[in-house]
Amino acid sequence: MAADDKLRRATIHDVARAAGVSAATVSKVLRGVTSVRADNADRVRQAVADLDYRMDPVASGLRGEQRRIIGAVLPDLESAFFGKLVTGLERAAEAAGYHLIVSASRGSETREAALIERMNDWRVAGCVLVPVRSERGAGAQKLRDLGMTAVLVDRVSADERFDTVASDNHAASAAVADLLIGTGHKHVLLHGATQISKAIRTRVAGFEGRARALDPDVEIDELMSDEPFDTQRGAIRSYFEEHADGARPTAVFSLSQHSTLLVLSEIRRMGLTMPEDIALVGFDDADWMQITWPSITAVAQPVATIAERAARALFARIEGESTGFPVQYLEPCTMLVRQSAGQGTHETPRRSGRGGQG
Amino acid sequence: MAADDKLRRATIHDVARAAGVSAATVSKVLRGVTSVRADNADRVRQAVADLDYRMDPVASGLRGEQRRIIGAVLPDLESAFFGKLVTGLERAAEAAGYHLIVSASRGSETREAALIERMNDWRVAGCVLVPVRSERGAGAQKLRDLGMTAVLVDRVSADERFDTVASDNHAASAAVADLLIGTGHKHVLLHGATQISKAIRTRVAGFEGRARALDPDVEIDELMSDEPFDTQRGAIRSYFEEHADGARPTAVFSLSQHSTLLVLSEIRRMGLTMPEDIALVGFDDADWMQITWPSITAVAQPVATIAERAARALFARIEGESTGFPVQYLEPCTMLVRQSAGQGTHETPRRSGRGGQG
DNA sequence: CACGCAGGATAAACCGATTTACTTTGGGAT
DNA sequence: ATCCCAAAGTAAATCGGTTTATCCTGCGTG
Repeated sequence: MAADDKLRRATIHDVARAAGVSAATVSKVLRGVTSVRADNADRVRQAVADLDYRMDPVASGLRGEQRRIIGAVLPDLESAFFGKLVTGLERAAEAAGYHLIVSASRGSETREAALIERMNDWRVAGCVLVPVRSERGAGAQKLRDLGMTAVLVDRVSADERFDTVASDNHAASAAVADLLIGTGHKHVLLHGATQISKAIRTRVAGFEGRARALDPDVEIDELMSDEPFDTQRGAIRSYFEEHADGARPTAVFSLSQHSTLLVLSEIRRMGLTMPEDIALVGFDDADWMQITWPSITAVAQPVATIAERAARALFARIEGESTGFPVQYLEPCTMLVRQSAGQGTHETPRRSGRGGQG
Repeated sequence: MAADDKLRRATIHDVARAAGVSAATVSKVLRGVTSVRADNADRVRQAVADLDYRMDPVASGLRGEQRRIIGAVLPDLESAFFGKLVTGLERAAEAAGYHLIVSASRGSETREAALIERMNDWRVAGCVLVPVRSERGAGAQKLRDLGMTAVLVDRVSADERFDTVASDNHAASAAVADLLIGTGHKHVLLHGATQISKAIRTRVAGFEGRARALDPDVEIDELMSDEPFDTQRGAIRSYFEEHADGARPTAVFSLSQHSTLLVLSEIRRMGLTMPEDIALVGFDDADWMQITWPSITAVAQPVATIAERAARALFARIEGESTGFPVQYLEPCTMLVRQSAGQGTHETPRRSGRGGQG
């Protein structure tokens, strides 16, 4: 059987011959077209089973304009967030009978655009793009130029051409403000350790807006950079030296996982206790955050939902079911209130965000 | 241009017409076959540029037996290890002019086998498999049955059919023994929190072998399970209750990232200080480990090297450059000696392992 | 009974490349 | 001048499906 397989795989014509029908009829049966007599359909299915026939997806797609493939281009595959995103997309694609091709732009817009072109070479039916920076980047532009069907994910706000899906960064950050300002904090440090993308800017705006609304006198410092780790450590240290004792913020809102990591480390090093001396809330949850001592309050992004929504939106466009103006999907985040924020010792999920379109 | 593109892409025949040659000649030029007159080659290249021609990889591969695609099937895409592995594979594939198709088996051997079959449907030139458990699983078996070209990665020992690439778990664990036993520890706990794969077993064996060789009287406890987090927490806690004070181990070797996370958390909760009360060394490094306080000594696996080696081995088999018996590649790990092991406060990388083939 | 029509089936064209088998061309040797 | 061979080029076959245009075959109808 293995040898047989090596020798030559059964083709649709072999099946046709075995079933005593034409290849066209086999093709119909395989794709579930109804205009086939029941007995013929049965014989075809029997032949398929007998010959161990499997369709060649490459040959299958050749003729049509679009193929049962969707593409995904994202900044990297090494973070849990994107890993889960890809997993979700793959699951959805598979369920819809599509294959998924993934590529990482590795932070380069040039590469991003090149990858989009490659996806187009494959005649993908549609493409999911997580831009390096925003919807105004080279990749999205290439998608527009090539007239491709696509959905933009995560580092985007609304787009006039494509559906977009992202966490509701604004609402979630406002909820963080509710939590911190609501428990009496009057001086908060916002810390960002990654490339300043659209998502990060939205988080800052969301927090500041709500915080000032709740307490006009609140003091908010910002410490942002995308320098190497060690430089940032130094920056944090000197910030706290300049803001010693009375001038020290009583809470930190770290805007990304890396940021949370750095801030936590420096808090430890300074010997401050959490949450008594200083509270910490991080954007983007990670495994290790529920296991540190004290555990870290964090905003969890609904990755699975985002993946599912993106896939659904993409397929709707592909199938032509949705044809109207682009939709901006904002998925509500969950706040995992743990110990570092000085509220309850149990993990308490809280929903935040307005959901829906925009 | 975009409209044009939408309407119909240029085919090889369009190029041929524009250049005043036949499609066969264009094909030759495109694939770098030399038997083409220089002036014709130039006219072809000019036409390609003029028409914005891009080859269709699908049509291109249809005729030949194997296509310029390689497949990768791995347990998941959500861990940094596999993420980096995929990144490395993609880079290598791209450099060799191949496309990469990735799929996650999500811990299921049935699914693993099904995915291998799908890869075969695509007529991939070769496939990289990270088995759910070991080289004796359903996926590897399917690879053999279908007579595919493949390389097995990470959770494998030597195979009689395929090249294998993995960290040198044995040597690295022996090095951990050197470190711990060498600094006088006489009672060590081995903790494993993940599915007991071949890799985990090798780590245990490597550590125990060396430890007993160095000190025949050493006391080694094992605490392994793949139960949910909370159950494991409980297990750790009761272990330490049973081994209080004098009976308490002075060091822990955690066999995976999850394990390190759990053990660290429980050590904190018990109020033990590291490394004075108890030392900790973990297998598999993570970002957050250099940022906890104290930072955690860990064995770092050479993911990039593993990816590169796997790709190289696979392409060598594909091109028929390597035809001999399967090779087992064991890549040496690095030990990142940080604070949790009670040695030096600086990060000191140490090479461990014998490298090379087996 | 001839006609029309719909449901099924199929032969053949097609998709866009690669590869094969054959033809043409040019140049050197005889 | 003739012959031969290698280099260069091409028409056509091929890959394995899908789609189209056509062709039956009955069955209901006027």
